[in-house]
Parts: sequence; C-alpha cells; structure tokens
Amino acid sequence: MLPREFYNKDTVIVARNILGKRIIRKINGTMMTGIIIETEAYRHTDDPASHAFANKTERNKAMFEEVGHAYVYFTYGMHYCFNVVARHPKSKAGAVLIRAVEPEKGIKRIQKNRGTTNLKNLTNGPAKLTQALEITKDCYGIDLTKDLKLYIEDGVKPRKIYESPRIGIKKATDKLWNFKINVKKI
DNA sequence: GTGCAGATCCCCT
DNA sequence: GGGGATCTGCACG
Repeated sequence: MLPREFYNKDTVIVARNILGKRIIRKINGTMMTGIIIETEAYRHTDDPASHAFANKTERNKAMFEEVGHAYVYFTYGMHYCFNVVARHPKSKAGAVLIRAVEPEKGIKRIQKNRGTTNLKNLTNGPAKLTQALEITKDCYGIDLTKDLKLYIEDGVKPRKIYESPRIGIKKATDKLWNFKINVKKI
C-alpha cells in the first residue's frame, strides 16, 4: 500500500503522482484491480469548482480530514464518485478524483457489475469505476493506507502525462487539473 | 461520429 | 427548491 506520506503533498502533485498506481478492491474473496489512468485535482479556497470551496459540511468533511482516506460522494441522483484525500500540509482541504482506470483482475465480476462485456466501457468514467468496483457511500472515509478491502499500491511508471481542463464543471475552467496517461504506451 | 433527454436524490442555499 | 466533479439510449447522419 502507498504510505501516508504519498498523500501529504499538494493535491495537484498527488493527482499526477497517482497516475499508474493500482487500485485493489476485494469483495468476499474476489479481487478486482485496475491501473489509474485519469485523475482530477480539487483543492480548497483557491478552487471554486471544489466541493470544499464554500465550507466544511457533512458531505465534504472527509476532504478536511486525514489524507489517504476515501472521499466518496453521491451525485445526479444515482452515481457515486471516488476521491482520495490529499493536500499540502499547509492546506486545509483537498482531494483527487479518480476518473478512470484500466481494469486488470476480476474482469468477470466487473462486467457483471456494469452489465456489459465491452472492455472499453467498463471503468472509463468516475461513476462507471465506482459501479465496477462496488464503491459506495459505505466506503466513505476508509483509510486507503490500512484497509484490506480497498487500497492503492504502486503500479506502473507513466511515460507522458496529458493535462486538460477538468470535466463537467463550470467554474475555474482555466485550471489544467485533469491528468491522463495512455496505458497502451506505458 | 455528435447531441440531447431522461433518470433520480441528496445536499446545500 | 435548485442543481450537480454522470451515464445511457436514442436520434441523426
């Protein structure tokens, strides 16, 4: 598992560094894994697009708590999104949204969870990967440096990182805080 | 390939 | 009461 220190850096740095790492999810002895290939950084007072921008609330409190934990939120009435709490020690809030992974193990169960066998459509979106890996609000606040059912470990070394504006937001679109790698070219 | 409507509900104002 | 860090299916081309 990645140690606490990994997440104890600026959110944008962690969003880049976590590309190529491996998410491990275990349910009743079934293991599902995937390589992180797309992320976004959401910070605090300098980031109007962040859930943490306004204030600490019941929903976003994980973003203000210890780094290395999961921040899971529910949106659009039917989707969960999975974030990892990460921030510079001097910042009060921040998290990295995991937007896409490349599935490795447990493909059968992932296909069942997603209701499709199309490999390209399994985990290529933030709500798709939570559905695929069975991540729900029950995972809210999980310590990803200690938990045995959901954690992150070292994976592959990315070669080139692509930067873009973040997806689906209307504020702070000038920030290039969406990061991607091309897993085929690693 | 692009574009749009609908699903559906919790949280914050 | 409004809107959202989304996905799917259907239309059209």
